[in-house]
Amino acid sequence: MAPRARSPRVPSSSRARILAAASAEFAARGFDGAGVDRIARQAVVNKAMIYYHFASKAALYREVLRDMFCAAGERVRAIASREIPRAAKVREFVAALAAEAERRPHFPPIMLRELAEQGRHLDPETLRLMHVMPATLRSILRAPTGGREAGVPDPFLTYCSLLGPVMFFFASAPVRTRITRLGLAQVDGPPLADFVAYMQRTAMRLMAEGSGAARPLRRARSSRRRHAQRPRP
Amino acid sequence: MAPRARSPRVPSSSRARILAAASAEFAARGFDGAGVDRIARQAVVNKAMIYYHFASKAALYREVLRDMFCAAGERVRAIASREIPRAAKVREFVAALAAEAERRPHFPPIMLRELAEQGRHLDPETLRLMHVMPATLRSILRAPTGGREAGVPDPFLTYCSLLGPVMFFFASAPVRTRITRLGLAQVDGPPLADFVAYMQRTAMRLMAEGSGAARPLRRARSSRRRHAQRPRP
DNA sequence: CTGTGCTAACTAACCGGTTAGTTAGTCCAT
DNA sequence: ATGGACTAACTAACCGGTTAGTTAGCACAG
Repeated sequence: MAPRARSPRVPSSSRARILAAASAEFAARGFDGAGVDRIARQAVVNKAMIYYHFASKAALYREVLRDMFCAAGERVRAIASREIPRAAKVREFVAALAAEAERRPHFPPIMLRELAEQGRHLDPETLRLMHVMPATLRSILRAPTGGREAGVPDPFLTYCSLLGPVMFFFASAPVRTRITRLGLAQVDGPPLADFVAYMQRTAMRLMAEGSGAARPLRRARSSRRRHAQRPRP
Repeated sequence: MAPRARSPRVPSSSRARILAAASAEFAARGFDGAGVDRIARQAVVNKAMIYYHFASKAALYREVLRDMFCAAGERVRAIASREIPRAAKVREFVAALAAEAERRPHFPPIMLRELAEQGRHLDPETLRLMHVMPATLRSILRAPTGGREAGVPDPFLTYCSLLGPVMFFFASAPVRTRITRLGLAQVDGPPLADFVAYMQRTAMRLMAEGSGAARPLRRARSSRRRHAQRPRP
């Protein structure tokens, strides 16, 4: 009798709860800022339980990242393989980015943080997963279109122009809320549907390259060179 | 004689060195990841010296942020007040963002991180400084243009579409380098000048709104609602 | 009894911040 | 001029709280 809620012996829902809590914590605080104790409390789990399921904080983080990039990657790949015109694929691509960001609110902040972090926590495998999105967009843009749409826009720059705003829009929401609350300005932004529509129109405009491209827009590395040099070894 | 290098009594170059080291450290590791000891070592300064010049790690961080947003804010404000056509101002705005990111390589990562961090380290004053950029773009776009250029593009969405890619482009450089080095793909991106030219063309295209805007693209808050709920108070 | 799911309690290291003290210069009263 | 009061700039050593990670063991299903 008194059948305990959350019985043991079931193939452990705790693992899933840990992952969910971890993804929230990592998104909100970053890898270094995240506390394993806090994750445990949020998942209603003993800290040792985390180390029972995952080798380390870093391994847990990697798991969260891979889940995320896997989901996003598969989503866009599915679009690329559909039998629709190139322009439609690009529109779908944009919608997919936004939908993924909506469904997993932790995706944009974690992605932005990883960029800022210079990929310090990204092993090659995760890096590969992260690269699926731009690679897929590239394949969409480069695929033969049956004579139509002459100029192929630069895949990388197009990726920047689409992903950048989407990540920015979602990740900036909390800060914008604070700015609005402080009365500094009214920047809550449009509803999601309007934003997506706007980004899709933007994407279409970006594809209307044709002339104006001037240089090939490839090759050569920018002359930037800087960033923290180590104190000494 | 033997005039000591770095004599005391001079208004302390150490403060500047600390700020420089801190900005690099905060950009590379984030607020939580940054180590005061590491900043001290990098600035060739005793740790206590940091607490002599700054009240706390947080205060030091705020100083770094304010420097950055001040510089960027003044730069774009200068553009807004020039006597040139609206389109030229927007092009200059884009160039200014890129130039600022180039001159202060720590700016993009810190900005992205602060967004991801939900502005946890941003006091109202810093938030205000951060808001100067979008507010200025808005004033540029909304200003009377002498009859020309009928449709005013949405200032906030335009800001997303410009700042997003620029931050993304700069902040992603180290990760892209890693991807390229790993042989996953060739994503070093175009030289800076080409990128700026591309973004300026993009900006021009975004301003050619006119039709297609459908809805007003304002008001109403998106139905998103999620994010970490506290464990309990 | 055995292995799986789980936990309380612990440890070792790290890190933000402090403290008590030194050095080298300025200012000024005599 | 000079010596003493004062201060900015700087340092070594330390402290206490936090945190990633460990351990030893309990409970129960099969």
